[in-house]
Amino acid sequence: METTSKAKRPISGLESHLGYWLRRVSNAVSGEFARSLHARRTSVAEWVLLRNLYEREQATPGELAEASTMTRGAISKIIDKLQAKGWVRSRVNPEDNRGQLLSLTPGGRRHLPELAKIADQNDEQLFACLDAQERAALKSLLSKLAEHHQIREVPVE
Amino acid sequence: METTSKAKRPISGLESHLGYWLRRVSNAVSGEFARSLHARRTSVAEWVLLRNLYEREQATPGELAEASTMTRGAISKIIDKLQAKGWVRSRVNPEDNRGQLLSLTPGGRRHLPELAKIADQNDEQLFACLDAQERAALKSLLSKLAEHHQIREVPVE
DNA sequence: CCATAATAGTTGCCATGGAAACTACATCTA
DNA sequence: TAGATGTAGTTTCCATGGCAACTATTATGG
Repeated sequence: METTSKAKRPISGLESHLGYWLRRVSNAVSGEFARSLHARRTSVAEWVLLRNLYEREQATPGELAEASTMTRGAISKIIDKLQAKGWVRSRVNPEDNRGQLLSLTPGGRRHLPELAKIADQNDEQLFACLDAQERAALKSLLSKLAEHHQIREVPVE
Repeated sequence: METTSKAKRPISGLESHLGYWLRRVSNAVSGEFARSLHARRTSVAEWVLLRNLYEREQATPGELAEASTMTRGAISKIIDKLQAKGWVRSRVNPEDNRGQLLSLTPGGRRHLPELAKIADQNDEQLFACLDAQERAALKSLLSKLAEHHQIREVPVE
């Protein structure tokens, strides 16, 4: 009987919020992952884009922004870095000179397995304390949330 | 049979990583929360510190850093802002002139319920698509992870 | 006691990423 | 077809937060 009584405990515990736990754990996990990738001079965001490009074979910055929940501005900067590394190539869309078509270079493609291995190992290590069933449950819950939040582009009052 | 065969699919799907989902959902949730708090000129980090101070009645910056998984530098800056708003007061620890004792001002204390309400509403809204059981499961999984990662301050190679 | 080490907090520098202004091109309409 | 509108990306500015250097104080030990 200490959940949400109005008069007596108007301030609910910080730890009662799921968002708090989510943020906390996510920060720790992403931080750890970032540290691992850092040895290969790669950021988490770069990895996400590389991985997306590998899957799609070809993509526009806009599509990547859409897929990775980042702004176009951010994507633009990350693509710059990936091009500087020679991992990604960009050519103007022949059918629309405004747009670009991005793709992995052979060099970029060669690096993927190594990075993928780091990603796998890291995910494995970070979630090692959960058994298979727990992991499945977690993934399912997160997917559900992700799906929901994709749809609602909440204007908030 | 497409989980982790070595030779043929060395690149596992981005979405197969729990860390990916975690990061994605957490970003969305924290972002949404930040947007809500913004109307009261408050950041998520500030809210977390305020909430901690409310709970502890008195705390040092170091303790807050410990409790919130942020560095002392970051805490220092956030405390500055909270002091500028007149929500937090700091006095030198009489038993150790290096240290500070932080506490809420009456004004800061008065603001808490309003912010708490925003936090509650937001958490409620963001996790509305999960039923009670799902929320409990999510919280339990996240706590488990948080606990685990508190312990291991992994040096990583 | 003084010198050295440890501890608490602050600050400067840096990288990241969002928001919005801006450029360039395309499309639509009058 | 010129002008308005829309769209793709880029860039500038800003806030955040980590890291590491720095200051101030306290503890240690020779």
